[in-house]
Amino acid sequence: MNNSENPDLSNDSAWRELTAPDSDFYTSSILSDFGWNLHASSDHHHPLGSGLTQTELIPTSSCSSSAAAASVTVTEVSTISKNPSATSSSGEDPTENSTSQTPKKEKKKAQKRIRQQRFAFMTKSDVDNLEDGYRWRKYGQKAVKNSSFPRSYYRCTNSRCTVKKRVERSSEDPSIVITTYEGQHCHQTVGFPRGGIFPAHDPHNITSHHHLPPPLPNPHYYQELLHQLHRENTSSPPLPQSTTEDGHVSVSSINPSEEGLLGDIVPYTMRNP
DNA sequence: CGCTTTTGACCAGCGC
DNA sequence: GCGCTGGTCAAAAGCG
Repeated sequence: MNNSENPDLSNDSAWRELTAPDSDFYTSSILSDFGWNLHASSDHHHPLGSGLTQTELIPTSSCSSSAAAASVTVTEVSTISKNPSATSSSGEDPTENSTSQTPKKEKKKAQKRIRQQRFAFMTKSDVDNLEDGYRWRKYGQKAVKNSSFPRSYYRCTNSRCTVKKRVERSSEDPSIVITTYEGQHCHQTVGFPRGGIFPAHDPHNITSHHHLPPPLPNPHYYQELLHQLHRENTSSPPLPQSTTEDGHVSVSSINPSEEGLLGDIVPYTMRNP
């Protein structure tokens, strides 16, 4: 994959593989832990089909533009404040700030606002718009430079929720969907009214524990997430390495006690206050 | 009828 | 300053 096409994933950083064969599990785990319930259970139970094959957790702070990943990837993208005067609590849609006499230009000016924390998920899937438990309204689509696939822009349909997401396909591997979430939901999921239902007995479905959006992601939250992944990973027979059907090899070396992935996400000093 | 999607236009930011 | 690109708006069309 050419990450230079996606500014969010193009930083000079090392891609670290976190995982393991059971990607669906991690996909659900990671997304739900960030307040998202990705509908990504096992192949026969969800509309994503059998596309999900592998999972990765990638800290943008140390990403590289190297290897492509046939999998699900989670990337903390950025936390950029473009408007110092703005606050997260006032991060409403700019149109709400406009007055009745406000022309388009004024709206555009008001548009300068905080860019909230973003997370990018790379998901190998045939479905562009992955079901994540929330309802989205598409508000734009743009052709992306160096990519033959357009990028779609979605907003949460909840009027008080400012969360947005962008969905695009990797130009190098069209089977990979890059979903970038920005912001945090201020409400619970709406379930899967359009047909997606988690089987209650699905052993991979752990999202039921995470109906409430988590607090704003922070280093401690990453730590908890990774510890959780580690626990789940070690509760079953060891899976130090796996090879997916399409030849991608995933080596898991999750050890929260050592430098590694965690070190990329959470500075040592923050992990050991 | 209400909501969602489509799509062209507009604007801001950035690099040169 | 200029051109390019990403992000957003908003009217029109589509859909259930």
